[in-house]
Amino acid sequence: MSAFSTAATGGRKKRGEGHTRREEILQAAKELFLEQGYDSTTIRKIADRVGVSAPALYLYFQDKEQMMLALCDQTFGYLIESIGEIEKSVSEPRERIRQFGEAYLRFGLKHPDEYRLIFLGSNVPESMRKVGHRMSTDDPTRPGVNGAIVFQRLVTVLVEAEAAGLKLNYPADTCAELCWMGIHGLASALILKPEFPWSSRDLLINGMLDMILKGITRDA
Amino acid sequence: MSAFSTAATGGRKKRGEGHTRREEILQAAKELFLEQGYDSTTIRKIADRVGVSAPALYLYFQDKEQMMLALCDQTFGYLIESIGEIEKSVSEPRERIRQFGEAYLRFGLKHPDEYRLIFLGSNVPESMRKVGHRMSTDDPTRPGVNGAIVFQRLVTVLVEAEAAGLKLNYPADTCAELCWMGIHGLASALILKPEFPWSSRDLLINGMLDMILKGITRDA
DNA sequence: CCGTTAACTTAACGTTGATAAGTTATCTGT
DNA sequence: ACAGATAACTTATCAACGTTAAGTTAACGG
Repeated sequence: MSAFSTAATGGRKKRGEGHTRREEILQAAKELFLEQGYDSTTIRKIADRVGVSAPALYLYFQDKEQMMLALCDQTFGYLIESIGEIEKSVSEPRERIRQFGEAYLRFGLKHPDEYRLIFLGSNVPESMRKVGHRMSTDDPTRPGVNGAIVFQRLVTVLVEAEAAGLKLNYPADTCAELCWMGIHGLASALILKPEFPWSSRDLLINGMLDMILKGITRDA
Repeated sequence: MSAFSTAATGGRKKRGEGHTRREEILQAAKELFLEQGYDSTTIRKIADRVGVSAPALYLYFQDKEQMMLALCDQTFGYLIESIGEIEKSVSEPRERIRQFGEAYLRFGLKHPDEYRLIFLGSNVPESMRKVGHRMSTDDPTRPGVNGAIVFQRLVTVLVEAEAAGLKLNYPADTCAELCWMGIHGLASALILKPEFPWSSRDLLINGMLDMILKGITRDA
């Protein structure tokens, strides 16, 4: 038997240690999703890498989608973190908007699979389509909400920017929508069509952020 | 036998009439893709609706993906038509860009299911993401090129605008990319999350087009 | 040391996209 | 008119997929 799985951890878990297996599954799933994408990552491949049988995964996750959702929440948690830092360290309104957008973009481009699943209606027929809506009414512990929180933060940033004296060309809500749409359009284009000979990423990112700031703000 | 398929056309085709069966398959596939999405539309469902066996589809298409690609070309064709009219009737550079964008947006919002199906390649396999690339080197009759043509037209509009004296902030290619990304971001947001309480469509459309024009052009 | 049960496994189901191999019907050449 | 040739199509089948059912093993509490 020379076939060792990358993350195989040996034998059966002891009685209270099921949660460590759950994390091993998440880790293997994350690696495979990033290596091969969602569709090509099969339950059996994940199970092989962990070193268990395929049905064992269903002891810890309802289905394949829940594994991806758990990973998304985990990953988007990092985005929320880094956005939080910007909100604390950058006070100038325009710079805050710009850095918010840049953080969002760099993040989305760094985690294309998670981005696709949360913000594009990717593989999940029904449940993910609602992410981004019903933010206040839904169970906040439910997997998937971290994606929605990000948009809410953008609205907050713009409302605060306006309160700090920045002149917006439209209501803050509308500006947030336009801002998000521009950023999201850039992210989704690069993610959905990675082989297209796009201009340099930095040029596009800076261009888009300039465009957005010129579009939604005006001089005092 | 009371089970009639919607588009079943009776018996076997005569000798030279294979292409009509091909079009029946495309029609059925389009209906099903729009009704149920790409993944839920199985080869067997398409075959049932046409009234043939599943393997018969492989006489006319290499695989499921090629059916999708053929439909993409068909729909892109309608967009290209309406864009062509603008290029002939509007000469002022800024107005041409604006109307191009508006035509693209109105088209997308008027055919949301098709737009989702075609432009948000999310439920479409990996090779769909190559649509629009290798434009000059590949066989122009190959399915998928119509997608490239739409974008190419935008580049042309911008190149001509620049030649007509309009000052661009970036190379025409880059401007076209930024322009398309903003427009596509708006379209995909409204289509993908229709329940979200977006600002009014006209406000967003005008706001986005203003944003784009401010972003990629400057005064002479 | 025994029973409960967490942590697994093996076997299998129903579907999927796709292929191989055979069949039927239409056209062509003589 | 009839004998290939072959376009058009079918039946049978494949391997892979997500998922479930049912059985097995091992660790802990009493």
